[in-house]
Amino acid sequence: MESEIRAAAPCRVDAKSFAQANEPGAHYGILVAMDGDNKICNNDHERLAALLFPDGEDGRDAGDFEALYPHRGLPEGAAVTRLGPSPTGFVHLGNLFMATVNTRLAQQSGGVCYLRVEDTDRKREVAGAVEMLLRSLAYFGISFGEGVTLPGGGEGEGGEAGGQAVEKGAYGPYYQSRRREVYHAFAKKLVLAGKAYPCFLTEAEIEEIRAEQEAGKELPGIYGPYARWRGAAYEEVEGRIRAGEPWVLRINADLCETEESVTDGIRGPLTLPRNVLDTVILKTDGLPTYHFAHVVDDHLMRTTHVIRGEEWLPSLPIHLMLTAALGFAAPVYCHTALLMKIDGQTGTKRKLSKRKDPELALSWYMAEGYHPAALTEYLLTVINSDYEEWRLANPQADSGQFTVTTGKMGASGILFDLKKLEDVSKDTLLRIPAGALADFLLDWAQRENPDAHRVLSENKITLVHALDVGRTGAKPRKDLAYAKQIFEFIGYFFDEFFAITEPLPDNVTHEDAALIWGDYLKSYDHGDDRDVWFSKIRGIAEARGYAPRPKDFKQDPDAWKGHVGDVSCVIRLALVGRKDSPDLWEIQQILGEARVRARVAGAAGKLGQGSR
RNA sequence: GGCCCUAUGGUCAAGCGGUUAAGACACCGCCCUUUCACGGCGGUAACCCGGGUUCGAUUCCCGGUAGGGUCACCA
Repeated sequence: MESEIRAAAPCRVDAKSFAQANEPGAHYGILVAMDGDNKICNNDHERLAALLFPDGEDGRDAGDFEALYPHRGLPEGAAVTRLGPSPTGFVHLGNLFMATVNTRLAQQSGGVCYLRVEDTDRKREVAGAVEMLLRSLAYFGISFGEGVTLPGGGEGEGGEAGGQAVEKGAYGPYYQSRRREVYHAFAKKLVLAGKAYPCFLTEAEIEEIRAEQEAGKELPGIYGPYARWRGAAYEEVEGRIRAGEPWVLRINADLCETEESVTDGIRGPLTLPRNVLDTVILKTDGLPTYHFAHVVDDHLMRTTHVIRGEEWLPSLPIHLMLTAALGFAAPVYCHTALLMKIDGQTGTKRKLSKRKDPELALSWYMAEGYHPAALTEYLLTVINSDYEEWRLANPQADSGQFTVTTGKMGASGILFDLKKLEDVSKDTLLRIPAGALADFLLDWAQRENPDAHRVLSENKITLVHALDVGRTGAKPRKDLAYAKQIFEFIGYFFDEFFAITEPLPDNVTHEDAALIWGDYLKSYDHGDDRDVWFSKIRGIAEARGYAPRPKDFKQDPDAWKGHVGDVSCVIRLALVGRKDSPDLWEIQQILGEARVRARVAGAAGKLGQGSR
């Protein structure tokens, strides 16, 4: 596929259109607009531009900024991507998904992925949100070589606890709120070209227009006849501005060209509807809307691939229109499928994506204690359809060695599957040595469960052994999925968390249980190997009327009270407090002789204590 | 409602004009087995509908339907 990222050519400004657009005299003597009776010559455009954007201290224009941000000297095929979060404080799976795709594609191709904070909406801004996002992503091993980053390079996991984000790179500022004059320079260019105009429509007026349109079943919005400030007389505009009236800058859609089709890096050829709306590009506060900021920034920061969610598809025509109006070459657009979930309360069983679904928040996974590598692993399986195949062929490889491609990305919505995540997680944790897993668990406990952290850190050796029970060998157990679950799973290794929570088997009386524990204590030798140890249990079973082998019991059920499994169960209950557990012998070796004896001796007293 | 995107088992998905329509997760059996896991074997389950094009459509085209997205001075 030609739009495949690895083969794509780097972003380049079309030299000809750039030169034309920047030629000072280019617009002289041309009749630019012919909107009904309004005929405005470019002399008015210049007066208007000067009125709207009086030169600031340095008076830099679009050409100056083009020169300020030179083309990156990257090799052919290197992708420049970016993540453009708005700092609203909620970090979700979708952010991780986007960050993973963007950083992978850049790194693999020898390019760069930078982080640009899209904070043009002052109302929604949340203090500390940028740092929170950066720290969350860092937790999952994602950092940015350029843009807004955590101090200290951002590479190391965890990151500095309270460090304020800093900017790094030659294409800044990387906060859109600090790029006001950049946007104004390019907005001015559009005004000079007669393609953008100030609009004084009030909220009430717009509402009125909308009502009228709805009544007439017309397309809502500011366009054509409803765009009342298109081509307004200069004097009228000047008067309003001198009077301090608020205004926004709109693109004049009727005077702009746009593409009818485009090739998406993921979806292939797309047919585009023509944009007819005079979309706002500068708000009353002088800051740009997303549409304008995106087009200007991704051009100036020399972005080659704009990878974003499918929700942006409807605004692509506007972006392409602005791109063409500014004389830029468009980057390759890649619109990914959206992550979805099944809505619990309302429309059950239907897909939908939400911003506030708790299990979509990254913090939820951190609290549950999913290992970063597990989440990455899962994400990769949904990002690229050939990932699982690769994993099968490379069971031990680091997921970082896999090459992400846009061609293998799906175009339809992805329903998040927690079960699948757990399965993937179990396999992923198998690749992590017990020591490292113990450290991970300790980190988690420190954040989420102080009691557990105290006990675990005091018994770290036991912890490491506990995590490794049955994990070695050809057919390792896959019990461990996430920290919260792991802690519950191995809690019995620690006296503080040990309790007998299940009852005796139905066919074993309390008297028999006491006898079995007594026998066990008498015969127990901590030095016995597994076979000797178990043959002793068979002996106890037989002596107390339980078949030493299950098949003996099956052959003649009436001759026995039960079989050796029941006896094991009674012993297991004493040692781990429940009927199910990994290999008891191994557990005993970790517990140590003293603890084994103590638990068996105290079992009778604890029985039923923790049960329902 | 307009516009756009999407459409293979419950979920993620291979497939790219001719296949007994892969695989993974989940689910159900059986085997292994002192329990639970692991592992092995087997099973249930899918091409949204209708027209075309073609010798032949899951695959290409058109229409419908369904789901999703989007219609702001939010991104």
